Amino acid sequence: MDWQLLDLLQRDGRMTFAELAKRVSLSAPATTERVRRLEQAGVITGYAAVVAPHRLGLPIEAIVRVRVRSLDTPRFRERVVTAPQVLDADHVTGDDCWLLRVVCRTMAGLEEFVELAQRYGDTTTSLVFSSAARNRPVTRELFGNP
Amino acid sequence: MDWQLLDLLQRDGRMTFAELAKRVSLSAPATTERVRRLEQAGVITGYAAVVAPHRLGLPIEAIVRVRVRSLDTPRFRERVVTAPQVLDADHVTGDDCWLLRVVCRTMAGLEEFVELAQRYGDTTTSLVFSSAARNRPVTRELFGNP
DNA sequence: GTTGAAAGCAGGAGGGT
DNA sequence: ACCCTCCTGCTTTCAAC
Repeated sequence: MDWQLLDLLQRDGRMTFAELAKRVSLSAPATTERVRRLEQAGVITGYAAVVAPHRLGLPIEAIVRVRVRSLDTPRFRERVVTAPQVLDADHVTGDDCWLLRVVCRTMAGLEEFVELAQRYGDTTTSLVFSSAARNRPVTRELFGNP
Repeated sequence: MDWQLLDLLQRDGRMTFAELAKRVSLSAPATTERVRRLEQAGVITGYAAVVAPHRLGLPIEAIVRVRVRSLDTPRFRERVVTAPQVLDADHVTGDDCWLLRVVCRTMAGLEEFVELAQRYGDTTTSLVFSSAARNRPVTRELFGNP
């Protein structure tokens, strides 16, 4: 039941509680209550409009892997991770300590960003051709397998 | 003005148009009209609830890079990219043709997934320690630099 | 772009299982 | 604990301007 709500809200975050209630065959107050519980439990952390950067004049998307020298990590977080180009920043295991997803208006802009990142470690940059999936909803199916 | 709306909606996708109107000092119908335009122009592609996988019993998040053999790409898209574990899938330039963000319930589950991906090419897997940024809003600031 | 009226929605109180 | 029905105040939407 909660999975159904999560699925609907991940696909359309602006669906009204009345509509949501219809879809799950519950009354509106009961539905509202369940969603509030999911929010307070930290399962739902927020709602967001999904934007297409390329429609906003940001045609370039890239993944920049950075092997940050550990002493430089605090400054890297301050000066690189917080740059507006950075949409996602993950600290990961392995040789490339950080993975950044960035968007840029021009190649020159990307170059400038990569040069900034280079100050804190070696980088490897991959341009994104296309995204076959983006922010796919988390579903109950994930519990079929181990 | 549209940037202001985009910013507000990316941070709180469920904000009412009435509230939105107050924030941008416009009437509600004018605000609704502007948002509809942004939607139809493809700038806003949807709205989504943001969910925390680790609160749903999916404590493991990983980035799997896959160097897919080109002849296997169609099958890779069908059988790997569409797996429910895959939240993001990007086709990129460089040696690692694909970057997948996956979530799993257990290490065994991740292992199983990586073995599936291995059938289509060599993989490199990084576990995510933490995410310093996730789906950060696209802002007007991006147009200060080139 | 604005206003104003009608329909629909959200959030609370109270009661039933 | 969970759900339902009613009621009041907002929100949305459509019209006219």
